[in-house]
Amino acid sequence: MKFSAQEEYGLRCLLQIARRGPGASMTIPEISREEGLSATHVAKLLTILRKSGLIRSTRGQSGGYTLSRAAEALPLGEVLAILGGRLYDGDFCSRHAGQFSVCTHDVDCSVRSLWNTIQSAVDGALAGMTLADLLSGASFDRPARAFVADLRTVN
Amino acid sequence: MKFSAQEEYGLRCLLQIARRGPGASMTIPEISREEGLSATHVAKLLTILRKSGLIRSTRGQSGGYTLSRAAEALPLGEVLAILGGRLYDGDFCSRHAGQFSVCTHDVDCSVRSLWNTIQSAVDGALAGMTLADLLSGASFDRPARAFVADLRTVN
DNA sequence: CGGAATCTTTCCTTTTTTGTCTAGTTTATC
DNA sequence: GATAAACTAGACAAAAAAGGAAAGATTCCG
Repeated sequence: MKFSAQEEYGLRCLLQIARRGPGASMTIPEISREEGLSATHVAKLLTILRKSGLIRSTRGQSGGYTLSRAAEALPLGEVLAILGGRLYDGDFCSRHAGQFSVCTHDVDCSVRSLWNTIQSAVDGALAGMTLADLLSGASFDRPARAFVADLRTVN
Repeated sequence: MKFSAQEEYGLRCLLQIARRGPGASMTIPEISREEGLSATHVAKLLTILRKSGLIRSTRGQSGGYTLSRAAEALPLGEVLAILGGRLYDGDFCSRHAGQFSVCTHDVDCSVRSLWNTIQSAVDGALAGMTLADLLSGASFDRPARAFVADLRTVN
């Protein structure tokens, strides 16, 4: 269970654009300088973000990239799903069937339900979070934990 | 963010051994048949599990693998860390420094704190779970999701 | 002892993921 | 228009992960 490089660098690029403020734009060379990534690498990442609709591009000499929605309207769960996919998706079992055509554990699969549990935990932690939450500079190591803790006490 | 093949198949193999009951052992060919994986593939996975101390091996004709502790004493968090590593560990930043020697965001890194939040959510979901919980056949898709939903309604 | 069944180790091939390169296309500015 | 600065697209190369093969080591059992 790892974060992919694409998630790490893609999110950083998106964040650079967002930091410019609402409506502002940023070019590939600028992002490249800020993040210490090659321009071609940044270009590839931005292409993914653009094709998925998170950012918009303008061509030409005064071109660049801008967020297609306000940072407050970009859910982090969506951003991460685009950059790195879901932990556990519908195809997962068919990709892990071994030599059989259908996974041996097709019914009553305890591993699958574990993956679901973990996926739900991640979804829960991400629920309501947007790109704007990463801009404030506030670290939220604590909140997420506290959130879970609070719920506990209520029950 | 994906589960690795090693996590999926390694956990399944471990589970096969555990299903035999306390102290019982299982051979590579047996696991291979049950899971539909090649014997060499199973052998490689079991070697990882053995070197990490989760299982013990006996060589020779009546050999095989047994759990080195009772299933109740094998925390799933530990098992997954061995098979797939941690989502966010101490080396993470140094592996993603781009062309710089130190990550540009070394101080005040909002991305890093997001990764920490997600890691904590996973740790929280896994807390207290052991291999035995996967044996009972009880699915726990529901608890985690319902848990989050309940908390929401309270707030 | 000798053979069969088992685990162990090392190396190799294939596939996926990462990242680079190069040749375009578009647009502002002079 | 010509040039420069920008984005775009697709093929390519390098690295990591996944999986396979083969030869060796250990133990049981007749």
